[in-house]
Amino acid sequence: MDPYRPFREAASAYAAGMLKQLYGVEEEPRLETGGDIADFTYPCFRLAKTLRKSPLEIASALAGGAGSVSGTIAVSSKGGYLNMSADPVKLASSAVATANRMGDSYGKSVEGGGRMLVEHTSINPTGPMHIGRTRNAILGDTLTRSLRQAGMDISSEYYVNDVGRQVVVLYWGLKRYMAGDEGGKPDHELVRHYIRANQEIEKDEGAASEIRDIQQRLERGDAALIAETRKAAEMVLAGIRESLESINVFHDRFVFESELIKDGSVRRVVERLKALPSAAQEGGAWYLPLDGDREEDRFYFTRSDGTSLYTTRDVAYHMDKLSRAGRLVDVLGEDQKLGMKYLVRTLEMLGESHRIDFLFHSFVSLEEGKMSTRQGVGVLLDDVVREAKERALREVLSRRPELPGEEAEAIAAAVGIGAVRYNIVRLQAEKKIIFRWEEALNFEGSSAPFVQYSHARACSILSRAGEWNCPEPTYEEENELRLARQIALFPSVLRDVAGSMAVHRVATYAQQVAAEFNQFYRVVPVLKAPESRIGSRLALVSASKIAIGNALRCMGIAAPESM
RNA sequence: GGGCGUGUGGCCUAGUCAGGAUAUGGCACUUGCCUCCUAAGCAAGUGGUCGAGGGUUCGAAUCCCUCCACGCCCGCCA
Repeated sequence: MDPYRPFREAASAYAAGMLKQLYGVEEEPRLETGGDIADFTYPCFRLAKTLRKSPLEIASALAGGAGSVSGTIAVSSKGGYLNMSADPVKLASSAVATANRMGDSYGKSVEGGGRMLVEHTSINPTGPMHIGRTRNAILGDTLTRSLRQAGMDISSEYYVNDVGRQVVVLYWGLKRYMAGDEGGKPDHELVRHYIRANQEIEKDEGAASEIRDIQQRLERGDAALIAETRKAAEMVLAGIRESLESINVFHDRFVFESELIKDGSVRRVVERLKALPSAAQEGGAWYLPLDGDREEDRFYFTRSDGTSLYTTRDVAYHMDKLSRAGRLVDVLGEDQKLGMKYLVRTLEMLGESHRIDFLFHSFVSLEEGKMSTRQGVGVLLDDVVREAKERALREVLSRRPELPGEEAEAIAAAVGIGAVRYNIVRLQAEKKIIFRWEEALNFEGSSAPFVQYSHARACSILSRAGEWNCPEPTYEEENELRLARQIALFPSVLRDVAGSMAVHRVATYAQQVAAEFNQFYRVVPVLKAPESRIGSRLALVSASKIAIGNALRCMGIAAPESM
């Protein structure tokens, strides 16, 4: 249910009708959003050229005289624009009623569309997550939550690499250096052996060849060995999952790469690729020429020893995913772009119909440079979370020293984790991020606590109000109308995210509703309003709480009732 | 060398896909506002050649070209 929809349709119908009636122009007018000036606007400049009339004249004629009202939309013209706005009073009533009726599900406005599958995080389980990898998880989890809120049938997956070279190195390192159960969080503990193994392999050719040998045995389907490397991967993965859950990132399913080898699907894909007319060999290694015959555009899908490569196995995984969902989204670092181009091209050559969207993101770096699990360089997610919670707790205690410890800690967790997630998700995925503690732990201005605070304020009013009921809310004040209009925008924001994968827009939106609510809160009394206005205003506060709370939940950020 | 991406006040950033009406917020800085539903807030102010230069257009942060800076990729690694 999108409160804007009937108004958008009315505006479109009005513009189309007037265009036809006055100028005989038959077109579906593409309406733009007019910012603060109008909800929908039709610029008349293009038409001015073909009609050889002034745009001002046309706009004014289309408006049929300034200030005319056509049913549910207000029509006017200015400077060559035909401006149409949803009657703000009607829109406000409708938006507030819709939000209150739908509650947690407010935001839903799409039906059907089939099953959808988002793959995200999927980091190699060789060590603890650093804040760079976390960006992927936050984007993917926010996307999943947002599309689900929009009404789509979506589930999320983590593709666990448990047979690739890096995990083999981990396995090799654990076997060699691990002394029984060492306690501690497994990802933090075991990564030491992984780092040490990498150093050893670099200087010892014998070790390097052991690694290659293990990889070959895995590929041949050595069940016992697969079970062992998988176990190594799972140990580290347990720690990673703990970290993910600490920031509210969840996956519906974990798919292990080794399963695709065991069930033969990798082998079948290799056979199908070899059978393609353009498949060729170079020194025993198979490849597909993807862009003419240039050597740099060859997609090698086997090594000369016959073993498959990462992208080959990823083709098998994508075919598996496509058998389970009509639409896929992959959330990946920008370094994967070329590989994914090969993957998509390969699926096409195999005649696999697909619908895959990619959400690529740039990296998070430190002021001193790149992060690397292998070299043990980077800011770890667990450290960021701990620091965020600690700092948030100090803030909570300084503001509300009387609060019981448990409650203070719960608020601090919501604020701290929210701040971390928000500061990553608020940025366009294409922008590189330089991690700075003071930004990641920002609690004011454009931040999670800002949004959470407005939610808590709304909750505070509602809890003081007690029982109330307002079947037909009405609004007239500027602040009320602006706030209600912002609430009405939520479903279209989610549809936009579903179409563009631009998850940062959820954050931008949350910031905007919260800002609007804070202004309303200062200027417009609710509980001390005139008797006749209290019901409508409580309904507006309640609708605000719903819109803000749902937006926060889309970002995996808790919406505390009190702060 | 080739490809992909990014460049918006001192700093971070929205807007770029679908060109349009005074370029969005925040941080920092200056100044007001807590006998009033939580000041993690609100109001006001200082600060901009939208990387540079061409072009298209009635109109360009937005589209096209050239250049510059930065990130990423160009493995029989993942």
